[in-house]
Amino acid sequence: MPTIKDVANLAHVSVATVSRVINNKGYVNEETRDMVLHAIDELHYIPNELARSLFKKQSRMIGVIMPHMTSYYFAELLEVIENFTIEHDYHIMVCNSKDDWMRESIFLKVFQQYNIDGIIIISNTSRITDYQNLNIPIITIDHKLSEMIPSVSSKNYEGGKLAANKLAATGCKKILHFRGPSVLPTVQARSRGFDTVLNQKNIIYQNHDLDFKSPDPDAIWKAIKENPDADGIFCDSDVMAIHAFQALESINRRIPDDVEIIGFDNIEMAHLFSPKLTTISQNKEFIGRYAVETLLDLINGTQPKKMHYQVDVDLIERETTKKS
Amino acid sequence: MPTIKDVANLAHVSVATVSRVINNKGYVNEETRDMVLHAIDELHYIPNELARSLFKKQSRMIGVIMPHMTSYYFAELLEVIENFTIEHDYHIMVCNSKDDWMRESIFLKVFQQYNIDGIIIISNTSRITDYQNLNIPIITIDHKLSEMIPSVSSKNYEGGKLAANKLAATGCKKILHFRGPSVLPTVQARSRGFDTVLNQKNIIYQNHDLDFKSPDPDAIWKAIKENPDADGIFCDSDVMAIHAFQALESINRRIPDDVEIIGFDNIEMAHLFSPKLTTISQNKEFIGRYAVETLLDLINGTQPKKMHYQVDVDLIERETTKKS
DNA sequence: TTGTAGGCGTTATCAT
DNA sequence: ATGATAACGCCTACAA
Repeated sequence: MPTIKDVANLAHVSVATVSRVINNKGYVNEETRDMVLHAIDELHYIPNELARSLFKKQSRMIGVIMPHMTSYYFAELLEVIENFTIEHDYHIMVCNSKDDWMRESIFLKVFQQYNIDGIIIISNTSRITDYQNLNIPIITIDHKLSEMIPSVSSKNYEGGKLAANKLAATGCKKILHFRGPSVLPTVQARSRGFDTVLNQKNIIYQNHDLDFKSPDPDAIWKAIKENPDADGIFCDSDVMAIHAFQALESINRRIPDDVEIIGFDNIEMAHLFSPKLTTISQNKEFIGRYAVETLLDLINGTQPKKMHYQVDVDLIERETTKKS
Repeated sequence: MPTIKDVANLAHVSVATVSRVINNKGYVNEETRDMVLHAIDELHYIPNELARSLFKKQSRMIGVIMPHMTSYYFAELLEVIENFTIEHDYHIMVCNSKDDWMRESIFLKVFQQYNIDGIIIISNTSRITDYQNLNIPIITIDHKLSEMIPSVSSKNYEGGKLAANKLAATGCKKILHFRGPSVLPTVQARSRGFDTVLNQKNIIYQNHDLDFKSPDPDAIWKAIKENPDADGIFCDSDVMAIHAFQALESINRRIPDDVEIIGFDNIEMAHLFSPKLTTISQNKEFIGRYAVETLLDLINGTQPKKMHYQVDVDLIERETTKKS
């Protein structure tokens, strides 16, 4: 690997001059610039980012912590994040926390070691401990770490309301809500929205807590069999909805005539099924972009206008609900 | 951020001594070690990895290039890769090539800039150009870049044979093969295995090329409708299989009685459908681990025993094929 | 307009 | 057993 010194030698100038041309900074004669450029070209010189980072105390790297990478929602988020970081000439170091805060805090250390410029945390667990005395900008997706740390997430409360209103409008009398772990703020928000509407309208409902990563199919089957009079189902993820689907089919209940289903996320698979799944869509594209751009602003010293941004969700009506 | 110098000052020793204790290298008195450790603790000192990397010319970072991140197969691969790199105290910089070799070659430059220690490339396009004069160890997944660059992939040829044999054994007379782009080596291998068996047994088959990332549903529907006599379907991905599924259902063909289906990959969703999908399973866990460990060997100077490792595939018989 | 030199935080080679 | 000190590759006052 050629260094800036090699270039300087070949171009018969000092390293300072070379540095000026590669950074387009300070005065430099057109002719000498050409010579330098020529030398750079000839040697296939690429500036060493580590040396640069060491000096500038910033690395053009963004750390990303995710609870896992194999669920579609997270994978798409990651894709969007990578997209926009690259666009701004940043790169991402990706870490899988597995929802384990021990791992998380190790990653935080690693990020410091590498002079990471900013951190995006997608997480469920919300431990505030280590984040406080970390002087690296952070933005979180899908949960609030503290009032002081900016976040972005879907309007989960609205999502819950949207689903409840739809189900109510089509005449459901008894609804099953298969939700995520109720300790999660996102789940709580959805539930609150959902319950509020249903209580208002005096519609009966039941909540069942399930794991997001791999919801237990048996629990879903059991709940469905035990409630043959249920005529509406709301799931906190599309994957849960697919499970509900299978259970319903196995006992010959027609969808949406006997039972309606609404999912959450709008993953790609959602419209591969037949009947196609009605679902609450999360705008992952927007969330990812907002996270990256806000973080970059933070890195450059400008505070976000909104500390906790809430992104609109949409009810995507497909074939598992009746027309209202 | 405290530096090694701060620690040295606080412990009343030289930076050299501090360096010795944090690296467990060279002689250092027990008492002074304690003092240093104490100082480290008090200052919450973490060694700066960039400075280290600069000196050692290695960064403990692995670069990962993937064609995209939202398909389940790739996402799971990434998860496994992250898992094992972390286990060996390495970290990953992830880049999305979008199957674009221009982007790929930019990433290669970036990797050099960061003194990345090794590269894992999951890719379809195989351009050898830039890789040659790159003196960073590389391993590729799912395709051979050149004879000299180690790779790992599934036994795609065997996978094709497995599917063909199963379909033949259950009495299929006319088979549709929905495959990936036939320019891809993986697809070619599967086709060769598949065709070989079928030709031998004089079974009729048709190939249809589709995109992996988002296979055109209409093409699948069209092929299925135009071939009402087809009684077997082999798909190069489970997602394609799901599409075939829907098409078949829409024209009231029973699975597996009228038509059998075999997919490829064994993604998590594959057993969420009913009937559950029979498929050729790729051992992503093994592939990912092998890639990481072989790359680490390469980094440490030991050549792999096998230049191009082929991983076993399995036929997972579920409900979309008849018992044979 | 250009060059000199010190420093970013570590490690490793010398002496001592 | 410990301490100076010269790298690693780059950037930026400051001087010229």
